[in-house]
Amino acid sequence: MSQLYIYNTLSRKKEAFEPLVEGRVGLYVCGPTVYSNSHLGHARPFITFDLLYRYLTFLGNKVRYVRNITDVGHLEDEVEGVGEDRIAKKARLEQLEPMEVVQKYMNTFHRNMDDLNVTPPSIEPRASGHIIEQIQVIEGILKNGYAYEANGSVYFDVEKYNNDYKYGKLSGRNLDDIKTNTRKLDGQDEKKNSFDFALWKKAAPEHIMRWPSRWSDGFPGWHLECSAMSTKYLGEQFDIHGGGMDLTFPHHECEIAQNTACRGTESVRYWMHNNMITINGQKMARSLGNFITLDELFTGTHEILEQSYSPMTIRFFILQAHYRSTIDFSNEALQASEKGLERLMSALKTLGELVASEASTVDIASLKEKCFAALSDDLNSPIAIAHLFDGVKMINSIKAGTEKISAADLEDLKEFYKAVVFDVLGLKEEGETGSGNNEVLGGAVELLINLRKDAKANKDWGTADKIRDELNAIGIELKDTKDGVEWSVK
RNA sequence: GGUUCCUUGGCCGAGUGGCUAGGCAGCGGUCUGCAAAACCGUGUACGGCGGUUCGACUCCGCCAGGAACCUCCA
Repeated sequence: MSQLYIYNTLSRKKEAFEPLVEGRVGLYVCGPTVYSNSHLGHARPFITFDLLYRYLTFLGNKVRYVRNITDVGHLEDEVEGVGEDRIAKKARLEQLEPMEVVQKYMNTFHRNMDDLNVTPPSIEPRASGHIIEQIQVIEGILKNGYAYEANGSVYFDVEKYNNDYKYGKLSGRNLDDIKTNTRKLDGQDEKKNSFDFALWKKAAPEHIMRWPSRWSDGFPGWHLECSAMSTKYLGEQFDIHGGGMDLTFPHHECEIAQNTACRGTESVRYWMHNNMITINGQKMARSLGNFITLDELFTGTHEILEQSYSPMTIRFFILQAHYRSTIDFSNEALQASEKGLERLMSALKTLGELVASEASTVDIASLKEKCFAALSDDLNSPIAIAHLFDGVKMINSIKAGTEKISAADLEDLKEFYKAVVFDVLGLKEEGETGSGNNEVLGGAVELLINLRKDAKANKDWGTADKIRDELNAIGIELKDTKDGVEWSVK
């Protein structure tokens, strides 16, 4: 199998991927902040890194995949003193316990991920369950002199850190630029510099989520959880850290700074970032209010949706673009994906029915090689899918008799499609098919097909068409092929 | 304002210094009672202006338009 190359944000280049320990990969991905329903934009990183997880596994690696749940410490507004914990704010609005809010949206998130056939991570740690670990990181940073306490809060001393290490290496900034471009905000008197970030925040009296510490009753800064939890579960150095591009700065930059300030070494070897999903050319974001939730997509209940889109259509839509490119949402694009996916899936069914010949006129080895080469080239799923469609044409041609395939090649092709479509791309069958498990429905449809057959034999086209059209109206599609009638539930 | 990036045919979306991306839609044909599906064939392209080069959609510069980050964000 070809060598895997991945684009490393740190070097801004594609690099050959070599895990720290051969055959084992440590992968950390920033998970959701569970304070409202997940939208289409959120689906992208989890599908992207699910593809990575699946492909690494397929290549024979044992992958420990850690994806956190942010359930504390994530400020609504960075304006200090005014900032309010997102979870706590939502809790007040909905009159729920903070952990009730967390549970509610975490459940929805898990259901959505399950619908999208996203593999659950090996470990899904929650920030609120790792306060002690986070405090330990703060102690380490304080001990090394890269943080200071002010008024019960602890801040990271970016300037001091930058003198010894380089702050901004991931996002390609330098501190001088940040200095001249950072807005001056009120209520930051505690900080030495406006670009310093909180490691521990003293909680205001009305703040519900709070933990004791030697500095104050308070809560940890947002950037800290990923540092603490990735170290705990993957070690002081690990292979891949992923997340959305919008997290590059400041979140991931701060994570690097925290780890380096605490231990003197960096922890992540490959940083990977997926691009955004846009709508009308603009990033889909909760704060911009231009989002469509996954549940709305699945049910078609958002006003700009012309129809509902199944989870696999969404997954396929996302996989049809490279993860580092933006994808623009539109009904037209989603409909194209839906049809394309249908074509791919029906070819898979056809593949199962192919009959082998003496020798092949098709080149399976080359198809496989090109497809895996694409996946190994920084997860180029759109190219891999393009090759899969070349294979669809091949499969249909074999069925039509214009191409032939040997028994050995046929087995090879079946195995290949199963591996790539189901195991690596993570697509799955949706809906019933004629050969499905609903025997009652199947029997009824067979009965109607036979009635229609009789009508056709009598050249009673009116009855024949009526059966076909009315079945179609209730969602059952008939196709007359030369081998007989095929039917499927749409 | 700073940093980074993008601009591909009707739509989505890859990629490359010279060789068909792919999907959806369209068109012509085969098949069919009709339709659908399938098969065969087929058109349309690289924002603008310069430069480098034997040759640029691909490299460089300028311009125009757009985006992301710089504050929470997947």
